[in-house]
Amino acid sequence: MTSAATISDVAIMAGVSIKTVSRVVNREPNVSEKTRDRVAQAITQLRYKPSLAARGLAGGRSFLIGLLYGNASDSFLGELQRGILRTCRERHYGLALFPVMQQAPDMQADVLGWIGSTQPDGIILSPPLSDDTALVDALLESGVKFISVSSAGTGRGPAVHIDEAAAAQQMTRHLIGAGHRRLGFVKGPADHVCSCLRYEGFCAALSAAGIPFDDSFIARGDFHFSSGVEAAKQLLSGPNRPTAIFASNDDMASGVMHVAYQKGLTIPGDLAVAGFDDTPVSRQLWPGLSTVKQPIQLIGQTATERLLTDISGAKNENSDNGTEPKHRLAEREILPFELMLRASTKG
Amino acid sequence: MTSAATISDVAIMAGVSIKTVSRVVNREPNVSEKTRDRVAQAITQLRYKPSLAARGLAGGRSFLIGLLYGNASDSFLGELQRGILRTCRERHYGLALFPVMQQAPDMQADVLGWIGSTQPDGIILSPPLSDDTALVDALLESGVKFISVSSAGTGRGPAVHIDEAAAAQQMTRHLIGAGHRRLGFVKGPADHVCSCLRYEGFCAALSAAGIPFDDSFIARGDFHFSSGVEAAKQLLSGPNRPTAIFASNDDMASGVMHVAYQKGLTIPGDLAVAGFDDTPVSRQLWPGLSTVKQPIQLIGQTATERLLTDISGAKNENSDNGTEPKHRLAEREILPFELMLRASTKG
DNA sequence: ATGGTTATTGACAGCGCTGTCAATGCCGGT
DNA sequence: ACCGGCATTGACAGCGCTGTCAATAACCAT
Repeated sequence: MTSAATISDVAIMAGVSIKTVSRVVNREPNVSEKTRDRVAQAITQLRYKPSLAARGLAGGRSFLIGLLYGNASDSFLGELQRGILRTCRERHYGLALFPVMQQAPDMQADVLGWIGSTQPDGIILSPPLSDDTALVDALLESGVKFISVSSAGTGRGPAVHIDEAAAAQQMTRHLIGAGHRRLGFVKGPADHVCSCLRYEGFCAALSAAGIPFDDSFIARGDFHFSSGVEAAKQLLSGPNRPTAIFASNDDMASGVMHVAYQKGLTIPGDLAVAGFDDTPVSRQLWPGLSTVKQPIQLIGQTATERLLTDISGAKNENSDNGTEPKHRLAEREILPFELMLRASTKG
Repeated sequence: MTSAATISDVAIMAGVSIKTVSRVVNREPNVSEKTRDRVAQAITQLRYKPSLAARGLAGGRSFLIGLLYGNASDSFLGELQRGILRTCRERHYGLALFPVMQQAPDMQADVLGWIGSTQPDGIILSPPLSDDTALVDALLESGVKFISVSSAGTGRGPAVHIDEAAAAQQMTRHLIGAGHRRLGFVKGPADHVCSCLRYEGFCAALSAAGIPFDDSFIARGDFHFSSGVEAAKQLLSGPNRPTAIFASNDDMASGVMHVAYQKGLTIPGDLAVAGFDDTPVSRQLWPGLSTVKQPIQLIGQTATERLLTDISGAKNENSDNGTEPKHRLAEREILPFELMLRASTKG
């Protein structure tokens, strides 16, 4: 293996200056067809690949997007990464991961330190980090470009997400439409904005249908399977149990189903169960779990596109009149969700 | 937000040369206590973070590990990433992802191109890529350091994994021990080395127990849920159906359970089911799925450690006598697995 | 042909850091 | 006092690329 070709190798081979090669690589204008072809050919022959590090250092950009995430579920992160990477690949950007340990006291310093040394051109903030006001403020102040995905967040900074409340409301309406009047709900963790919104949607549907709100039908979970188990035990313990339970995510819903089976209840006969997220498990459970599908890949893709657009926008933002209003990202983009109705709610 | 501090800011503040700051940052020897302290203090005050790009360019290393993966399951990748990132963070390394599209014709060029521009200091190869002889050969030839995880691979290059065959054999023995004599098996895709090994383990246990091999009890899947469904339909169609089915992974096992329910079979009463991987779904299914747990995080951690050790080893490999044998990575490291026995196999 | 454009190209400085090597200071031994 | 030897430090030249700006070529209308 010979060491990789550098830009000057290409320049020599094509008989042009280094700068011209750079122009071709970066698709800059003002290079004649002939030269461009000659350079392109040299590039292919030498298998030249520009060094990200050098481009970054010289050009002041790293060609890296950073993904910050807390302890979200694997399937969520997997989908999100797929979406992000699709756009990244198109635009010749790389993705660097940074798992944030939210409980750590110096979490913010950690994050800012990582950003400082990695110098990603933009950051994608996945829930529940997007709900962390202090972190978002720190990012805002640091001047890094960022965007939140799948979370309405704290209202600061741009975001791409679905209308969680509407989705929850629609699913609840579906349950009500199936004849249920005693509806249980398993909330998510209080510090997730989305779990509040889902709860709001649930409540809105109840009141729209004129169903009185019953506090004993509400349990709190933390989005994990085991908390769904606990919640279900609580909800299904009394004599006057709900006939349907809507859990704020699929993992907790599967916990609910677990308990139902243990108690000998049939699904959906004795108990209808609905979840949220359309994780793979919702299809694999028996019976299939009705749930809300977020277009997570699309969210990731969209967020990345906006971020990259914003980045290259900022790059060419040096001269001209400063009079025209700064081209900030449109603050939020709402994507459509989809109800996945499966056997767990169909009598 | 003022622009980030550079090394020369620190040097000025501490009243030393740039090089000395560099020494402190890199923990090089031969810096007096006093100087070191003074520099350290300046670093903290200025919140100085060395730029990866610059370090990479100047030092010839990128401080980046690349993770190449095909279409593995989210939970597998999630766990793996967690393990890798744990070590990365300790060693101040970053992780860059590269999803390989295996079906693409120019896949190898893609990968090599990415490596060329990103210039990761090392590469982790996750299955099923580690089984791709052509790719592994290309990497070997390119001279990048790499290590395969969770796969015995093609025998070329270092790897960290469990003894898949032994694990499958042990699980099979467990089923036999529970009294089963008609054992079904759902194979994985043929091009995954691990699915072959799992199958071998299954066969080994059968013959060790003197159970005749019945070809009609063997079905082929592709590690996805739906293929488990198909396989189960096939295996459970005849009159003389197996009393236990061992699927080569959890997703297919959950497909098997799905079909069993559809046919009105009880688990484990009418049919015992076992899987492989201990994905979250194995706990969330009803009844809980017996499965084999690989210590995936540990595998990721271990692989990363070896890779980084190898990298820094190679860095100091310039002078000295070339007589002592090259310090190659010990080729493979076998980690222990664990049988997770749950209700799906317990009568 | 002449001046005025505009399209095309390259020389050069530097991005923030590390490796090399030379310079300095300090020690003990004679 | 003198020298070898080692610990400590800094000057300097790049790493591979991009931005700036000046130089040249090519073109147009007059």
